[in-house]
This record gives sequence, C-alpha cells and structure tokens, in this order.
Amino acid sequence: MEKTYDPHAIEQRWYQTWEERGYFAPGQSGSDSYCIMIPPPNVTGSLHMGHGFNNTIMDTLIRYHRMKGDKTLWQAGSDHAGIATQMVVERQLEAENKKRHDLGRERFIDRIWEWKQESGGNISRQLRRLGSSLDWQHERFTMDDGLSEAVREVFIRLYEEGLIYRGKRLVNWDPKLHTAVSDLEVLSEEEYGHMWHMRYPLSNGQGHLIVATTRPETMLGDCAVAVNPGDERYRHLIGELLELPLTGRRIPIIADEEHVDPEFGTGCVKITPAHDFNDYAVWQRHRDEITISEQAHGGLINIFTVDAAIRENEATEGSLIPEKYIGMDRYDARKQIVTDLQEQGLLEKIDDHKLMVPRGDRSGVVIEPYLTDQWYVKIAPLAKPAIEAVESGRIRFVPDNWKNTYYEWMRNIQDWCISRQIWWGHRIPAWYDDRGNVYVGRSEADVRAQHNLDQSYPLRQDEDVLDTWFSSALWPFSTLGWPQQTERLQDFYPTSVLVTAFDIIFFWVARMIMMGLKFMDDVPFRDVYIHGLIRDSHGDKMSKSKGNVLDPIDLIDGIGLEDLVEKRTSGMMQPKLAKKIEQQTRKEFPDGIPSFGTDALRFTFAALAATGRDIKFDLGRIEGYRNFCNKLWNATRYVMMNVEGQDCGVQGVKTGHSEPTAKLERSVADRWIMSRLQKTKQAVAEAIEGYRFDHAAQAIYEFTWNEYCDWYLELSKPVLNDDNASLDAKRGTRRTLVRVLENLLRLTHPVMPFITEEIWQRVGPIAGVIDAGQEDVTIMNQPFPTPRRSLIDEAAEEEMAWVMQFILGIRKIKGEMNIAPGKPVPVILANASEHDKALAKRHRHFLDFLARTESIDILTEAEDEPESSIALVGDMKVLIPLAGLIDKEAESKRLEKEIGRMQSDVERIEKKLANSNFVDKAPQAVVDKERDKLTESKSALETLQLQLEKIRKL
RNA sequence: AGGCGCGUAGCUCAGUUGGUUAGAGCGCUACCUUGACAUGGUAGAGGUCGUUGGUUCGACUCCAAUCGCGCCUACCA
Repeated sequence: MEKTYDPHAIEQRWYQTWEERGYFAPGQSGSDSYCIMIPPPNVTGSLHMGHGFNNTIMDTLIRYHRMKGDKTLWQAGSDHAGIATQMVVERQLEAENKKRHDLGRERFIDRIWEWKQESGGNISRQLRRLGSSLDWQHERFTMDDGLSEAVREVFIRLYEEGLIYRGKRLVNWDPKLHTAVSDLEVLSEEEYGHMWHMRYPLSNGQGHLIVATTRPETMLGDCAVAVNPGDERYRHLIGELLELPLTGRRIPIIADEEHVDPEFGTGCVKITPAHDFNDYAVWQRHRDEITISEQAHGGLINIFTVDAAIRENEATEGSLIPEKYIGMDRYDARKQIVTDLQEQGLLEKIDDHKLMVPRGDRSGVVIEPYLTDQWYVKIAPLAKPAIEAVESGRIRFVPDNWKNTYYEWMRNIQDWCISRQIWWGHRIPAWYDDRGNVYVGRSEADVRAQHNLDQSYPLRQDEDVLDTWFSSALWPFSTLGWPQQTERLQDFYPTSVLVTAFDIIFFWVARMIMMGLKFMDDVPFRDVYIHGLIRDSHGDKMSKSKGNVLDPIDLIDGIGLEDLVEKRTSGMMQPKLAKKIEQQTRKEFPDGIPSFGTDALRFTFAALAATGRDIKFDLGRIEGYRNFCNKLWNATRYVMMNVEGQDCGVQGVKTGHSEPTAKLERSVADRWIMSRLQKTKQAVAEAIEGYRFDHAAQAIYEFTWNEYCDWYLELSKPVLNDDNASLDAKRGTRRTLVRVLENLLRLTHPVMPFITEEIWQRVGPIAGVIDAGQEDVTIMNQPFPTPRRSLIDEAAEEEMAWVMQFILGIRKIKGEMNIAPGKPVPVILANASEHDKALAKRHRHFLDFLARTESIDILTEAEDEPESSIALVGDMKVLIPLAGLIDKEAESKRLEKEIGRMQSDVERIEKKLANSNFVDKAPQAVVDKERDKLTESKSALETLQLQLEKIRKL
C-alpha cells in the first residue's frame, strides 16, 4: 500500500465498478423496503454545496439501509425548471441576435431539448462524483412521457372535480419574463424609496384630501379614496367625490374599516384595485356601490401593458388613460406624473421612505400585481388532509419544530396559480372554441370525441404551460410509474424519508403531501428530514454575486488559485464586483484549494450535520477529516503488514459471526477493543436511525483514532513483536486486528464509501469474510455491523482503564519532568493491592512498551519510598525514582497543581454532603456516588500532600 | 408586527429525560524524524456555558425577563 492515502486513485474506479455491476438497483429480496426520492435538481443547473450536503445525507441513509438488507431504492431524476431553463436558452439565442418568437414555439422547444441533452449530464456526473448510489437505470425527468402523462391525468381529474378553475385575478406579474409567478417566486427586500403625498381636491371645491403612496404612477388607475368610518376628520366626507388629478375623472370617498388605519399617515388611502392586492380586496367589498360600479370597468382599471408600460386606450374607453402618458415605462410615467402634480400644486411633499420591494427571483425586476386570466388549484380541500397528516403524526418533521412553519403556511394558503406564460413545460390540456367554451381532456382528439366536435370545428389549445412545481408535486409517485399500477409503486410508495433544506418546504414538500394524499390516498413519505444551509466560513450565504461559492467538486479534486479566481469572476451579472471578489479569493485561498477527496468531504458534511443548524463550511474541518482518511489508511497498512500471509485464525471462516477455527489467546486489549467496537456499532446505528449524522461521524472518528489507532494498534505491537509471546496470543491479536478493522470499514461505509471499499477489498479475504481474488463482491452489500452483547466486556474495559492510567501517569511525569519519552525508567509501586500487583505482572509487556518502563518493582511496607516523582492509579502509587535528578521546583509545582485541583474537588463534595437537603432529597445513587468520589479524592489528596512535603524537605 | 432558531475554549461545533472536574476538531505552546501514519506522536495552556432573576438539595440543561445575531412570514397606504 502507498504511504499516504490518494483518493483519486480509487474513487472514480470504484464508482464505475459499482454502477456497471448494477449494485445501485434495489435488490429483489428484503423484507422491508426503504426508499428516498432525490429532490430533482434542475436539469440545466450544476451542483453546489447544498446538493453535496443533501446527497451525502441521503446516500448515507441509503447505503445504511441497503447494508441492513432492506429492499432499497434511491430514485434518480431531474426536473425541467421551466422559467430557469427557458431563460438559459433565450440567452443563447440572444447571443445569435434572435428571440424565441423568431423561432416559433416548436423550434424553440426543440432547442431546449437539445440543450437538455448537452447539459443534463452535467449534474448527474457530479452526483456520481459524490458517490451517490442512485438507481440510474430508472432515472426520470419531469418532461418525459410517463411523467407528462401523470401531469395530464392529475390536471384532468382535479378539473373534473372542480378543484382546478380558470379565473381573472390579480397575479404577481413579471414584466420582463411576461409570465405570472407564484408568491413563492417573489422575493421581497427592503429598499430605499420615497413616499409621495398628493392632494386630491374635493369636487365641490371645498379643499382636498391628502393621500400618500410609494407608487404615484398608479394613481391613473385609482377608483376611490378610502377612509376609516370611525375617523372624525373625514366621516362627514364619506360619499363625496374627489377630482382625480391628471385624469379628469371623479372618484368617491368610501369608508373601509378593515383596510384603513386612521393612525397611519393622513388616514386617507388611494384605492387602485387593478394594481394592488389590498386595494383589490377593498374593491371587492365596495364594487356594488354605484359611485364605483358606474366607473369604467366597474372601477377595476388596468393601466399597464405586459411590459408594465402605460397602455393605450381601447376603442370604447375614450381617454380613460390620459394620452400624455401612454407608452411610457412605469418609472418614466412616475417621474412625469410627479412633475405634473407639482406644477399643478397638488404635491404636498416627498418623504424618504424604506419599503419592501417585491422582485422576481429569476428576473430580478420589480413584480407588478396584474390582472390576467390564469388557471388555479383550489387549495383548501387539498390542504386540510395535508395538515391532518402531520398533526396525526403520519408524517414526522425532523427536527420537529418545522411542523410549525408547515402549519403556518398551510393554514394561510391561497389558491395556487399554476399557469405560466412560457413555452417550456407541460402545456395545459385545455382547448377553446370561438364561443368561449373550454374543454379539458387528454388530447385534442379526446376532447373532440368526448364532446362530439367535428374535425372542422375550430379548437385551439391553451398557450400556457404549468408551473414546474405542479409536476414536482407528483414526483413521489409519478417516478414510480403512476398512473400505471406498477410493482415499483407497490414496493416503494409511501417512501421512507424526504431529505431537504427548509427553503423548499412550501414549494415542494407541502405540495407533494397534498398531491400524494389526493391521488395515492397515502402520505408520500414518513419522515421529512430538514437540514441546514451551507454557508461560507464567515457564515454568509454562498452566492455567485458575492463570489464566495465553493464547488464541491473543487474540494474533491482541488483547484489552483488562478482557476478559482477565473471561475468566481466569470459570467457575472455585475462585472464591477469582479475586482473585489478576486481580492477576497486571493486572500482567503492564497494557494488555491487542495484536493481532499470525496470521502473527506462527505465525512465533513456528516460531522457538521447537527440537526437544524446551518453549516459554516470551514476548510480546517475538511482538512482534519482528510487526515482522518489517511489515518484509517495507515492503520490498514499497519494491519496488512502484520497479518498478510500470517495465521490470523480465520481460515475457512465466511461469515462475520463464526467462531475461530484455531486456538486463540485473547489479551485484555483484544477483549477491550472488541467491547468498545460493540458499543460503537450501537452508537452509530442509533445515530443514523435518529438522523444524527454528526454523532455517527463522531463515534466513528473517536473509535478509530482514539481507541483503535492510539491504543489498540500500539498494544498489539508488544505482542506481535515479542519472540516470547505464544503463537496463540499472536493469532488472537492478528485476528482481532483484522476483524475489528473489517467491522469498522462496514460501519464507516455509509459515510465514506470509497476508502472503505478500497480497503475492504484487501482486508476482506484476510478477515475471512470473502475469498481472495473473489470477483463481484462489494462492501456495499455486506451486512451492516450489529452489536453483539456477549462481546461487551466491562471487566476488560476496567482492566484496560487501569493499564491506560498507569501509562498516562508515567507519560505525564516524563512530559513535565523533561524526561525523553523514549528513555526507559525504573518504576516502583507502592501501596499496591494484590489486584494491582497481578495486573502489573500480567500487563508488563504493555507497560514496558507504551510507557517505556525499564523495571517495575513492588515496594514492601517495610521499605521507604525513594526520592521520586509520583502518579496515582487508584490508591496505588506509581513512583519514578529520581534520586538526585529530581527537579524540586518543577515537581513541587506539578504536585501543587494537582493538589489544588483535588482540594477544590474535596471541598465542593464535602459541602454538598454536609447539606442535609442534598442527602435527604437527592436519589441514593447520586449521594453514594458523591461519597465514593469524596473518599477517592481525599485519599489521593492525602497521598499527594505527603509527597509534596517529602519533596520540599529534599 | 408575528413565528422559528442561535449565543458554550482564539475559531467551528457537541453536550440526550437537570446529578462527574462542561467535551471534540482546528489553532496555539513545549518536546519527539520510534520501524502504520509529520495528512504523525507525547505532554500542556485555554471556558464564571450572552446577561439578570427564579424554580430546585443541585441549572449549560427547566421558567421568566433582557441584550445581541440570523432566518422566515406579513406588512402602513
């Protein structure tokens, strides 16, 4: 084996082997099934750290359950990401000076499919690099035929039940993309703006009202000014009319208690129902009032084009929209209107004002509430059972508190606008005739057949497509073959767990629950594991514009500084930030990023995956875990050097649990490490079952490094290198070495698949679990280690604690007395019990080797203690005679420190025990424990104090 | 405004139902090229657990208040 671990040499080779051999497909047997649906990544996207984290967790769960023998499926696939993907291809066209309309719908969609072929492989390649054991053979795509059929089926069924309807409503309109977007695709950020206070004169010439607005241009569409009916200032004016400036229109003063807060501003609110959600609600309450209903469009006056410019008047409208502003962009119109108001003396004042500005998450432009025809899902009847599923515990959120977020959203949920005015997506299966009828069906032919419409009868399909999340909501069953009743659907629905970050609870999780309950009559998953977000080392969110993005592949392979700078600064939306990003990057990664390998990255994710907490990704951590890989690698090297070609007592053994065939002698170290291993197995399994990947990683790390490597490997050396040690003892040690390692590899495999496989292939035959040269075996399909109660050996653990304390005591003295660790020292034991003496004798080879003791003599009661430095093992004194050599100062200081510690201990416990309340009320066991401790500490204290006196007298 | 979460060693984080001297990794100090590993070993320094009260025999842990930070939802025209 190489001296250092090199992930590159093995990772891609093993992944390819696994995939070729079909190990990722669910097995045929297995009593329990276990299934995770991958949250489908965007087909045009690329992998970021969040994906890395998310997929590490899923793969760990999947590999764990596969090893446990469950029939295990990790469903692969991606979604078509309507708007995002369309935008990418439109940008490509832009480079050719073309627009999508130049191509036409069909050719444009062909272009997107071409792009999908080209880019779709990208993300799956990256997932493979992460070691994800996805079932690629059944990879699905939301636009493939089967899933499209599922979408149509669901649309039609919901429509037929009256749960899908078409309506003219205010939607969030993206004036750049020319499509409706859902609430969730709108991000509101605080921005600096102004508040314009405008005077609206009373029509009778008796003064004016002042209204304030952040969007003065919308005044062209005002239909009223509302006041609170309880407001003394305006009560008498209710019902009177105002001159709406610049328009020549008159609008009423209306009373609306719900919307108008008399305390805020002037207490007068302009009402623009076609361009504001709240105003629309006010309008709905008042539209029957004649002063409103007799206005154009019943007062619901739209003033914008799809680009959010001021629209033209229609033939019947006269000059509803003042000619002057027609064609102006909304912000130009704003400027002009403000100027014009000012000229007419109708502008009271302009205040600076901070406000929340809604922007499209894709386009970045300000979203307009806009009146359009759209398709909606009536959500309340679907939400109700979805809420109940969580309330009743059929679905469990981990961590639990996320259910509150879920309830909060589900209880305030609005009907879902599912139509999008784009071309890439599932076209709405609705056809119109010229008379305003709508027909919904599987196809045009179906519709004609169903409604007896002749081929010549003109029908045209709805131009719109469905929201991407409509198809994603069906993911848990559409990918398994629904609406066909397939075996996979039988086997794997409901799935076991959904693993995702919180930001997608609303978008996706809730919708899957609703659709799953509706169409499968069961929940789509039992658990929802919500993990944190990956942030940079300063705790900032990673984003392209901040230039602090890390690519998981770069952590795996490493990347040079220049490449990293280039990567972070290219293709930026705001090129002026490039300089700053370059500087930051050069400062933070002066040598670029070294290669850490996939296993180290995965272990880091696991180790940091404390529940519900964001992760600040620190390179120091991943470096530490790369070192851990190297540690495991070198431990293996040591084991191999000592067991290869040697008798390990495993000949003919095929399963993990068979008894040795040859005679063995097991040392306390052997029994101890086996005992520790059992407890570690237990801890790791419990941690994974409880989604505590950090605990699992920690248990593995500690066992491997602090117990197996630091102690057991060291303890094996005096046995294996001692010519006097019996063959049986050597055999026992070799067997333990190799079998503990083999167990450890299986235990670690779910988190670190590559290194464990590589090592296991070498160790397996020696451990007797596979034949040498056996093909087509993999650690992936080996049983996950289960703890064996019979191997838990408290006596051995206690005995080892004695050995360790002995060794540590001597090392400590050597360390503090400046004695070279390698220098053998004579040791004298005083106040040693028979047990101590026996242990000292039995483990002499361990003590000599690990503490470098030269001799160990027992002091009889009659003899005086020589001038020494002292360590305590229980009541036994371990003396290192230092006649003449003793550093009086140093030793006194050392003892004083120890004594200080002991003393405060003793005082604290004495005080506690003197308190009758404690003695009376605390459980007996706690009190006893304190008493024992006191006895122990007191005796140690005494010993140390005597020793100190002795030293001082020298 | 409401909801959720966080505040523990210089840094990144554990700490399970209240009961050891509050732990780990990284970093730091000293020593060690010992034959698995310098991506290493040995020893060590470092914390009044944000603050203040309260409950309790006992609080990092439970309760209340308070300060600071983050996120989400809704917003005042």
